[in-house]
Amino acid sequence: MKIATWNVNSIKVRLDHAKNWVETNHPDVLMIQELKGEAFPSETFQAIGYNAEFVGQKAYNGVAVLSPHPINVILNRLPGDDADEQARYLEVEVKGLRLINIYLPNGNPVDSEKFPYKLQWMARLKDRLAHLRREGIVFAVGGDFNVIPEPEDCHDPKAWENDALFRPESRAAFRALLWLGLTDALRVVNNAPRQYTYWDYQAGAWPADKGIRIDHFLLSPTLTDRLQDCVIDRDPRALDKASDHTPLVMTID
DNA sequence: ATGGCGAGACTATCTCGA
Repeated sequence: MKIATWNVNSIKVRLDHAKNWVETNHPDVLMIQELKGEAFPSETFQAIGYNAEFVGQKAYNGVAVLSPHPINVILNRLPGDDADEQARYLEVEVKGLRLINIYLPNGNPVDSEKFPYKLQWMARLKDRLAHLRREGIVFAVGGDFNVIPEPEDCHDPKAWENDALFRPESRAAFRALLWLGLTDALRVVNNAPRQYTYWDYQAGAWPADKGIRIDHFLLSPTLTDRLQDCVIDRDPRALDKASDHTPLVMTID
């Protein structure tokens, strides 16, 4: 079973890229983040044999799940704050497997209300995942975590040291997810440096390979045992009008 | 050494992202 995650930075602008990637790679599931609109072009994916579920909002955020298999929606918002209207969470079941697609808040600037919102969101995520662990549910959570877990996940840790993506509080909250018994899938199979999933549009970051690793899959224990492979597909980042993120792809037996 | 982007929205400069 091939499962992928990709922050497309506007599904409207990246529709051809996403459709072509699905047709080329035939994932069993694609988790998409940053739709940036209320609507989702389900017909385009229906035409190539994929079902779609999504949560959208005007201009910002938005997450979708695509699959050629039936998609059973379990939750379309992260529990723990009824006042939170941001479209960042979609929990589904596909082929009996629980899959959670997240677009975790960026959190910058750190002296604004956005940083505590990020940390509260991460605490709510931890509560939800702890609940799933207690229930014995086998799951993967994937998406744009907006967290650089370790210095080696970043081309220049010094340049990022006061950024919400790399602040000690953000990294500690990420480790708290791991302490639920979850595993960072990419690092099971690949400990090499420079395994980035995002490169800024500015300053020639892509040609210079000045990236960061912020898109992740975290797996519950029995799913980790079933992990066959996990790779970053850099090809879409090189396209014209590319997203600033590129897909992360894992294979489960 | 420095500056360097892109998308969406109350179409013209804003906010937001990372």
